[in-house]
Amino acid sequence: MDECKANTALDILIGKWKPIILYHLGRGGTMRFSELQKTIPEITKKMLTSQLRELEYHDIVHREIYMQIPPKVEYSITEYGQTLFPIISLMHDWGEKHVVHLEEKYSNNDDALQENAN
Amino acid sequence: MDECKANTALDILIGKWKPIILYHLGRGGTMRFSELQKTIPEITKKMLTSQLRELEYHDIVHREIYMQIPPKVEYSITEYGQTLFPIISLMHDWGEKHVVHLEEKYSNNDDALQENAN
DNA sequence: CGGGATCCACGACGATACTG
DNA sequence: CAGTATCGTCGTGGATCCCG
Repeated sequence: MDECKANTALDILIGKWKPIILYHLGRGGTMRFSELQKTIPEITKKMLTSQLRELEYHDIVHREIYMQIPPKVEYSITEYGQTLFPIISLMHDWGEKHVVHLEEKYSNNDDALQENAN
Repeated sequence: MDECKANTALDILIGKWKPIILYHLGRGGTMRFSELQKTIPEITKKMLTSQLRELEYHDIVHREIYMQIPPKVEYSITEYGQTLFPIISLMHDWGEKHVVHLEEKYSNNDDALQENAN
């Protein structure tokens, strides 16, 4: 169990919207709650809130509250959160290659058999 | 959504037991079903089967069936599956460091404040 | 030995309405 | 604007028993 700390990182990344949120925060720098909502239209407020709270709990994102009316809250990636990006980047690259892999696998499998025959 | 292919890799890794299974298969090379069960005692047959099937479906592990009584089935990581290991390894390393990060965060936060004062 | 079939608990996810 | 509260759905994970 604890021989495999990969789960620790996995736990933090797991969540339907977390990678996308991190992706946009990584590009946009600091973003307001409503900005994130506009950028990811399909997400509900509840989900956006909960996912952000989890990321905040793990010290991946920072939540800056401006006490004013109307309220203003800004989210940004913490310095510590930056250390996750190499992983996300690797996963992203692998994901792209995986799509190609699937195409090769299901398009012309007879070709593959030919190669294996050698 | 499809701007973020990290989900593709994530989907394949997600599953309560997949990282542990991959970890052991990565070390043990080829392992029988019962070997995996012994190595991961808390897992049920159903879970071990389903998680292995998913990994097999994604071409991460290979399933070799020996037609005999009693049955014998061996699992191993495919060549393609090997390409996932850099990611898992990164996640593992990050996970270990994260534990330290948490300790620093919750053990002596006054020390942290001292440092920030400089 | 290596599963499959069934049933069930629980937590993630989501729709909707309300609020300081 | 940036949430919270409530309720409902659905899928993952798990316990248990059966099978070739």
